[in-house]
Amino acid sequence: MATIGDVAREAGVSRSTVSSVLTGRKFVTPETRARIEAAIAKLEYSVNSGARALATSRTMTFGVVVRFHEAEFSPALATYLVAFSDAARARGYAVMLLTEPDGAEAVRRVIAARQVDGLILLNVLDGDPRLEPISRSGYPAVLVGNPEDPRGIDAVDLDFAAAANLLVDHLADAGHRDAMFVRWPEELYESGSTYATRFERAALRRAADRGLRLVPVPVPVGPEQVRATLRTALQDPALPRTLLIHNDAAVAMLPFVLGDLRLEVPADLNVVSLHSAELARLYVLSFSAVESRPEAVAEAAVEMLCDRVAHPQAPARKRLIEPRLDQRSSVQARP
Amino acid sequence: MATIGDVAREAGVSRSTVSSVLTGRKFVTPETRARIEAAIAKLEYSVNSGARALATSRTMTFGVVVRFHEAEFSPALATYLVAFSDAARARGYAVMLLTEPDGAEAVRRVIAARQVDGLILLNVLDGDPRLEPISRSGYPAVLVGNPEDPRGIDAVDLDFAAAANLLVDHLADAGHRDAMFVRWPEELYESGSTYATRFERAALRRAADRGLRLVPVPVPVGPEQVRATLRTALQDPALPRTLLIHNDAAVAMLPFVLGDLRLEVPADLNVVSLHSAELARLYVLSFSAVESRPEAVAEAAVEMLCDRVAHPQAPARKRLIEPRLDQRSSVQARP
DNA sequence: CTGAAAGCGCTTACAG
DNA sequence: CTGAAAGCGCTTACAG
Repeated sequence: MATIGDVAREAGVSRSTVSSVLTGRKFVTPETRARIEAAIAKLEYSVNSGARALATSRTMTFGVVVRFHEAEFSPALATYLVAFSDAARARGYAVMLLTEPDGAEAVRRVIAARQVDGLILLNVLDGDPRLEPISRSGYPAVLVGNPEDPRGIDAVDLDFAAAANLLVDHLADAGHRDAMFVRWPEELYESGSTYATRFERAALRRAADRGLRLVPVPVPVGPEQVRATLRTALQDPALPRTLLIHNDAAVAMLPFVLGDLRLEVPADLNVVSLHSAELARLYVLSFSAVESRPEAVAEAAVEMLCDRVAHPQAPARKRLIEPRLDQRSSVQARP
Repeated sequence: MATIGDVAREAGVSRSTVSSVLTGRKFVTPETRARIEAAIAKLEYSVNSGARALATSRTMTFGVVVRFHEAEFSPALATYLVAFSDAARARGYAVMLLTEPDGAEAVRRVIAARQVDGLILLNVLDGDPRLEPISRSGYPAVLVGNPEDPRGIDAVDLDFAAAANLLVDHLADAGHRDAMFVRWPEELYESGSTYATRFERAALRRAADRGLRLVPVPVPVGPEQVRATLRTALQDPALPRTLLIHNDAAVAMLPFVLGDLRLEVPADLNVVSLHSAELARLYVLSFSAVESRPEAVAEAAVEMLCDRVAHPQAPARKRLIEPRLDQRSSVQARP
């Protein structure tokens, strides 16, 4: 591989001058610049990213810290990861995947080794242990999630409260007076999951305001359990025939159960839900829904992280991505 | 941040000696080693990975080059990515995500910038343009896929031919004489997809050997199309009541269609399929199946890549991961 | 067994 | 506008 020295020799200039055209931080006369560019092309030279990183103390890499919760649903994860990578590349950054089960340890490790310029934390919980090493070191980071106490760290998330309001309003506007609230497994709320909790709170409050009675239906983990729970609920004559769903596993399983019970939407059952776009893309989910907009979240996170790298002392920010209602006539008007 | 110089000063030794204990490549007396380790702990020192990379010409990072085909199904992608990251970490490597649409360009870029020590190419096609820059540069790489001409590059994949044989045998052993072969969209075969083609060839050959008549049912892209195609096929009295499926989208949609048509497995319909474990985990898929074993593939790929980095001149290898049949009584014996 | 020196490939003040 | 020099934080022959 050619080095900057080879290019300098080929072009008959010093290494500093080559560096100047490489970084673009100094003026170089068009003639010498042309000679240097010719040499670069001839030698197929490309900056050694490690050497540049050492000289500039910038790795041009962001770490994405993945976190799983077995109650959650993973098809959307790939969409997020690709979206982060794409958004980062557009700004000159690469993305490193951090998947170890102990996320706090992963954070400590990459910060200590200076492996990345900043971190994106997926799926942040209230009391998330990954925040400690970040706030202690003051390392640039963005949380995807909306914890009560972000510990002075930037955060971005879908506005789950607004999403809940949209869905509740959609039902109330159509004249519905009650609905099942198909929820995540209880342990997800207890784990400090911020999106589950925020959606729930807003939904309950808005429903109270709008005179919509919500009957909670918690759905346990696991396909068989999801199916059984939905089936039981849909067969219960005491429960409303309208569903407000915040649980991707339940959304994905619902059509199976509809088939089991010979129910049609919206004739027999009205449904609205909040789910990942990935689900909508893969299945015939003709429910009015709020999608979770992974690309918009990723783009915002990367933008905030770049800002943070540029301005380490700026005050922490929180950004909420506006959800949009995607109407698909799964709700009928009630008199 | 502390540097190796700080540690040396604190321990009262030279930087070389600190480096010796860091790399573990030289003997250091237990006493000095202890002093150095104490200094490291006290200063919370950690090797700067960029500096080490520059000195050793090893980034300890692998690049994973993702490729999408719209006819394919992505829920399994996240499983693969996490599996690669976990397998790499176990061997001291980090994983960088390479997602740009032009994969060949991504490969060229990271090779030229020396950003990674090796590359893992996902979803390799026959005639895949990403192979060219790799075979030209001789960069360490492993293909996930099994192209006709791997261009001297190591490759690993599930043994799709063996998977086809398992499934055909499973039907033939149960006395079935004919089956629908629910396939990927035609454009996937034409695109050079190696797994689709290898499964198809083996299935056809084995079926001929075993006296099983296979009626091909190509399934187009898109949830609505998948559903409509399956529904039409299952309603056609001329078609067999036995399904051999190699198409994740069709597997995922099948229960919806069974519901539509009031069909039960195995009473009305017998089914075997090859699909990703992720699908099986998320849905109630009680079909006898061969799973695609992402973890085993990832582990093998990382192992091969580490070997390649250690022995750049060794002859190229190809590894096929043995599939396993997971029986779930979706097939009834025929007399 | 330990240390002084050179080098990895860049960038960046600082002179000129 | 261009170049010589120092430095980023390590590792690795090579002496001693």
